[in-house]
Amino acid sequence: MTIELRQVRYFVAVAEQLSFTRAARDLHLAQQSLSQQIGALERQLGVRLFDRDTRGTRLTPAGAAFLPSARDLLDRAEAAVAAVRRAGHSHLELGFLSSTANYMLPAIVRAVRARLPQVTVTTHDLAVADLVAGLRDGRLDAAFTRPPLVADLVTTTIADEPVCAVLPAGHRLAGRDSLRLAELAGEDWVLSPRESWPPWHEKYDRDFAAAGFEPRVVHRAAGVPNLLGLVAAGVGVTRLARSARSIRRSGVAFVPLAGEHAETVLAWHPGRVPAALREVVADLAATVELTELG
Amino acid sequence: MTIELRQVRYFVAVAEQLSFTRAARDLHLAQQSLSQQIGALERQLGVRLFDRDTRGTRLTPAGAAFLPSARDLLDRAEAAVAAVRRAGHSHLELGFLSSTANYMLPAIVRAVRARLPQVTVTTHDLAVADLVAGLRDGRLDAAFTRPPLVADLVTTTIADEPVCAVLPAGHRLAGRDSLRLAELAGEDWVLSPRESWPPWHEKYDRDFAAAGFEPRVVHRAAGVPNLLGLVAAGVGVTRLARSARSIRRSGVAFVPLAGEHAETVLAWHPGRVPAALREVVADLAATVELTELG
DNA sequence: GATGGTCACAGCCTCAGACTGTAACCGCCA
DNA sequence: TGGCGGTTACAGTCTGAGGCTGTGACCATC
Repeated sequence: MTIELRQVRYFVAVAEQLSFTRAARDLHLAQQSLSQQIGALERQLGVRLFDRDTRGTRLTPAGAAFLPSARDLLDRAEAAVAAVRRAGHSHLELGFLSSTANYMLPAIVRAVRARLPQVTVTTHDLAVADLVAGLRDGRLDAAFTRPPLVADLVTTTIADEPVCAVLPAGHRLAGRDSLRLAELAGEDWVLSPRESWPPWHEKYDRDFAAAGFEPRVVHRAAGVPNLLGLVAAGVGVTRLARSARSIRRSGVAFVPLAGEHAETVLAWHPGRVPAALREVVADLAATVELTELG
Repeated sequence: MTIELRQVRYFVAVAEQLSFTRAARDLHLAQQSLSQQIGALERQLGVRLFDRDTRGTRLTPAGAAFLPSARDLLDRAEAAVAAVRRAGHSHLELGFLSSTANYMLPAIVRAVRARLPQVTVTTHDLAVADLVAGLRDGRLDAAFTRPPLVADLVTTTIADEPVCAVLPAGHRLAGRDSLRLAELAGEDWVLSPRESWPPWHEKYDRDFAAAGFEPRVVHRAAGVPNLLGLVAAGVGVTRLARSARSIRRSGVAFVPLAGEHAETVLAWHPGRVPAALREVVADLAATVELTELG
């Protein structure tokens, strides 16, 4: 039975700090746990690595001899992990929900190219059902989309933005700073087809029920551009994330709905974690308001 | 959080066998456990290392890229462990119970010098109480002695031999092939002082009680040579491990006591495991009947 | 269709790693 | 000399990971 890298990491931390207390702090674990772990390592090796007393901690000659090898092991392990991750992600297939692609895709691709220059990327502008299918069957490595999705995919929220009522320009409520959903109870509505992604429509049902009305849907159309066109033509109103205004600005007014917001998520299959991509996207999302691009 | 060497070992085993089933067998674990562990590693790395189906297992390009690094990590870890063990045991302080030193010490020292040439050894011929104290306070790395010792030291049995009644030459029972302890109920006895090592004497008490008598101790002397001298002088009988006959052969007769045996143990402090020495001694004990030396 | 082989999922159990609490010891200071 | 602050180690407890067994899904062969 050989040693584990966790033990090596603990040893190196103590060796560098010459203190169990300070090393434990650096390692984010209790001093007592670190003491136990080092003691176990010494028994396992049959070698005392540290001399210690109430005055402090010193490396033994054997401990001092071990330290360079220990550091080398940790460095090589880290390098090997980085290398295999690069090797594993020489290519990424990314799917974007059509309604997010217009503004988010360029920023994501630029960031990936900058941070992961060895990775090539293919992007796909897809409907949500196709994104889910692609993640499940492995054709996509990750997808940028909106929840709710399905239970067997993993998601992390990368942006959050207001949800807006989208009204025809000139609508009597178009000049309001914000609206409540219930104020649109008497309007004609245009929504996407229910079968395009039932989980979303189940959520819409709950939202409308909470607002106390069932929307009078006069037309259904797939895709945000089509919905915006219908609103501009005065066929009805709809409800979209604010970033959708980057798709069409003429003939429509976006008025925030109080208390409502929409998440954008990065989704992936639990068996294929795109670790490097997650990091890049998390960093980008932390520095740029993604929904304001476009 | 980086990977662990255990995971690397599992990966290398599967990569070499191109079979989870065969690799699990080599690793002495269940195929299902190995499958779970490799799956977890892949998720942790965010990289698929193997393609597998019901026909078999193949390395992915990323897995193939990882393999040399993985092997290198394992090799270096093993070398680092070996090196620190050598560094940690450049010198061994070994204690021998006086009654075992005469026959066992040379063989032990020869084996250590052969197998651990980089190790220097200092030997000490001591009474049991001094051996225990030396192990406890760190002056001794290991000791060869007899149980029972104390609960806070670790022991492993390295030899087992018959216990003999030691009778004056010419004693009416000296020609017997074996004796039962109870047959010596009427004899005068010579034993070591109780305070020399109480745990032994407590065991002696139990033994005599089981034999149904309390020995008539007419003289006490410390050390096996002194006891043998007293027996040879006809002062009384005693009981010793058979190997003691190498100390003195004239004037005394060793007759095995049926059903009684004595262990020789290697003892050490749990905080200072002499791993390499254990190995050497275990191998020696497996090939040589230590108690027959002398 | 039965059989044998592969790998993966599910449920369960044990124990290792982590926690908190506290003891023992030492140096410093009033 | 006692109190205080600092160190590391021991003890008891708890949770989750690693391993087990059982079995499913799939494929190739006969």
